[in-house]
Amino acid sequence: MIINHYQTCGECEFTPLCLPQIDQKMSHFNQCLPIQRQLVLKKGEILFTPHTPFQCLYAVKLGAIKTVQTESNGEELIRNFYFTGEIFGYKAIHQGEYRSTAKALCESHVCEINYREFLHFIQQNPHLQEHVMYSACSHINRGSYLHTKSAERKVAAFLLDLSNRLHPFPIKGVLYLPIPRQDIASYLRLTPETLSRISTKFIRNKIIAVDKRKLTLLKPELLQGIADGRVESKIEFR
Amino acid sequence: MIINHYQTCGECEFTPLCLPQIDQKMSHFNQCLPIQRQLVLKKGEILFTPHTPFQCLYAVKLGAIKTVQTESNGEELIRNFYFTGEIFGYKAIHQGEYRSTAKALCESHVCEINYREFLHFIQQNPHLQEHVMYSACSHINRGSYLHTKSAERKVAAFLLDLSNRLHPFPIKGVLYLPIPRQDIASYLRLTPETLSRISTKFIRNKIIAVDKRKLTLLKPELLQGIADGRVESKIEFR
DNA sequence: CGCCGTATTGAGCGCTCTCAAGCTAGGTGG
DNA sequence: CCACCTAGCTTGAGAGCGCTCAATACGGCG
Repeated sequence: MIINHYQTCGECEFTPLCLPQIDQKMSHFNQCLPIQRQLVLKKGEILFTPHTPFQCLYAVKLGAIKTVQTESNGEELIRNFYFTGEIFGYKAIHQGEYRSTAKALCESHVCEINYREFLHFIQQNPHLQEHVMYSACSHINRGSYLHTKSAERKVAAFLLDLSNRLHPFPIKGVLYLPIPRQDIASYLRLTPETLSRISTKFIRNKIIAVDKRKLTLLKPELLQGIADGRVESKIEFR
Repeated sequence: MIINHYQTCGECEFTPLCLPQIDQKMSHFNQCLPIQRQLVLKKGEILFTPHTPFQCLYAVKLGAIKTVQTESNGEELIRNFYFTGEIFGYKAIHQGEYRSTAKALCESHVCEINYREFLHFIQQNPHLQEHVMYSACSHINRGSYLHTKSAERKVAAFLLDLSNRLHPFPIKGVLYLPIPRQDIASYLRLTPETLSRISTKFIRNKIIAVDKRKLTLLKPELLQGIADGRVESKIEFR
């Protein structure tokens, strides 16, 4: 569903490009992004599919998007999650096409930014250009914790990653998971069973608390220690 | 060792920015990169260390560089390899500093490109700008095969990755490995023992041939099949 | 209440790690 | 020329972690 044309907002990584009044120091961002259109996706709706030629970057205005890639052996793997405020599609700049399927995890509002117009636009201001390079480079080595071997470290790192990226900012480490367990497991290259066992262990050790979709990080420092491999998650009682 | 100032060359990803005559279609790249200086590193010499403020991108003119990161638990992990023609340092644009140690795997020639000057330079030409975004985005999801669980798939994918990136282009799939086994193992998050066992298996199955540092890919298609998880590497005889 | 998809729990197996020993190549000194 | 040494690589046996497969529990919805 298309809401309108060329609307701008202040709700993504490019905010200073849209809302110069937010920060005096950002006052050089005095123009608005050439947003082609804003989309509203229902849960499960698809934004793009593999082998579609690259044309647009996308900004998540509100909601959560997952990208899924089907391996040549048929396996379906989650490649990435994108939450409110985040930009995605950079990888397709290099590849010339999208290689994954982008699907909404919940009702989501997404801005479609035409890359050609976008390039033209940012050329008008050196600071914009620098900002965009900065944003693009922030995607290098995203989720590098997936390289870790230990399932516990991966889960701990993922939870911390989530708490940093999920908006609105978690009050006392409280998050509402927009992602089903299966997708988290797939993203972390674990089985749902292993993920479940580790959550249970974290809960028993009072590191996190879980109530359906509501997740509370009770001891973020300890979680960081586990993620870094500095701390053993110890207790294995029942 | 500093060779000279503001020299340019045609031996990296930014080649068309330096050598417009290579391709008529690239004739808009009519200026030269503001290279601060060219360095020659002996084997084992260090280019930068963690916590150094970001200032420069680096282009490998010739040779091979590894980046090593010390985890907070003391473990030393290889983060990346960079070969002839490749650019590195993009990640530090976002982080504001280098987070790893860059070390030469063999005698290497490296161009140090001042990022401030570089930004200023590319602003003069929209096509350069696009090219640089393209280059930066090519680094997103580099080495995504590290996410794989199977050691065999990782090794197969790594060998193919190498054969695509090692210059001069391999004749009939022949490469000269500039990387010690231990570093390969660390990069792949495997032990040297596991890597060794898998190489042996590949050799027994006549998928590759190894003579010290000389590596021949005998069946690249099969290797691709293993990397993709489509093929079992079968035979386990002795 | 019954149904179905999602999540959890349990038992056994397999892959990769650990630790230890053996091997090879290259360098050194007698 | 050869014994010796060292570092890097390979090989072997046993242990542990995460996977597989199966059963059970939960939760939303008609």
